[in-house]
Amino acid sequence: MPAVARTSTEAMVAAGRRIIEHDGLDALTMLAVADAVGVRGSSLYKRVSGRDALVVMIAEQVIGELVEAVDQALDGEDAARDLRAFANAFRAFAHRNRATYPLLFDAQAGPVSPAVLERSAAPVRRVVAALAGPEHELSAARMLTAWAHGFVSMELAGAFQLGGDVDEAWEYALDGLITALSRHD
Amino acid sequence: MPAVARTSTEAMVAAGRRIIEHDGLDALTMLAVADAVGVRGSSLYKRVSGRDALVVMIAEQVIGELVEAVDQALDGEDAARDLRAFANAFRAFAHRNRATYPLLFDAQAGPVSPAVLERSAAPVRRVVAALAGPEHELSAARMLTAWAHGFVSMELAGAFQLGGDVDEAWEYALDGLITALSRHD
DNA sequence: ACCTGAACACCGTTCAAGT
DNA sequence: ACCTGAACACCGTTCAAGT
Repeated sequence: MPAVARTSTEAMVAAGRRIIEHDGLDALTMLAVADAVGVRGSSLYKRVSGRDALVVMIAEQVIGELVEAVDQALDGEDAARDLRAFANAFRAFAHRNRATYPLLFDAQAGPVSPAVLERSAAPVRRVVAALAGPEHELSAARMLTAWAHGFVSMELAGAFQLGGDVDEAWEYALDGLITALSRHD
Repeated sequence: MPAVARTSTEAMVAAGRRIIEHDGLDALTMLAVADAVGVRGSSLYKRVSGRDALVVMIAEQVIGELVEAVDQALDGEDAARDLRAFANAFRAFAHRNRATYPLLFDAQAGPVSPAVLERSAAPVRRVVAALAGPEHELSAARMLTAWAHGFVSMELAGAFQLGGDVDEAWEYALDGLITALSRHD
């Protein structure tokens, strides 16, 4: 009648994330996760409703860390400096999580929960508010996030292959964004 | 000894694309494609090496059409007008191809061929060259593409859910980009 | 209350055999 | 030269049976 819990949801999320990062999303099979946490495949369904749900949980954990990373990069003193710091921390995080980053805004994986979405929007809005002013805060935040996400996802997908210096393109755009967001028109 | 070809690679690509657009990427099974083109599953492997290869072929066809769409939106007269036209054609195309667009810069699906990549870069470079000048052409093209791709992919993924007017954010960023790319510094 | 083995439906892919 | 049926390995998921 008793029962011994031999694994946990956190262990499954951690294992799944490790598998994706090491061998790619296709390698994330329920059996591979079960093996990694030391349980049989069918036992996983006590904790998650299925593979898709597990992927979403992994994505939400990664988002959480991304928000933390960009948040710590800000100091609230110089708006332009903070925008650079935000973008650079964003990009560095994506590079440190090459395989899981693409899950974050993946239409296929389904959207993350609104709560997570809202928390993740906070630091971006803070960064741009000082530059663009409150009336353009949301639009400016969307401009910055769209560019940063687009850039790193194209970069990670290998879409920048026509030569040139990718870092230079990053800096060029960063300068341009500061100019653009400082308009106050 | 003879042989009758009962289908074609183009028919398979078209069927696959239809399946993705109607029922999502997961619904693209080799059997579903075979059914759609009127052949048995095992026959598909005469024409494509596997499911992954078929997805890449679909992605390349979609990219080709995207390039054509943005190309036709340009008139070469007014640089700022062309940038707007480019971006709006880009976004409209993505909305018309909600399910297949996410394949384009998908790290998972693997990169499209360098040849396709080069052809697709041409119109963007043309658009920004007039504004940003030749020395910043590549960086400016990357800024514009990154933003446009990031914006529409986040939009399609349902990432813009914190209220506000998404169209307004699009226009705001478009204005900002024109400002930023016109610097000539 | 959690774990297990067995089972099911469904994949992608291969290949010998047909015409 | 292309098509087919059968087979293989491998999925995700369910569920009755164990402890």
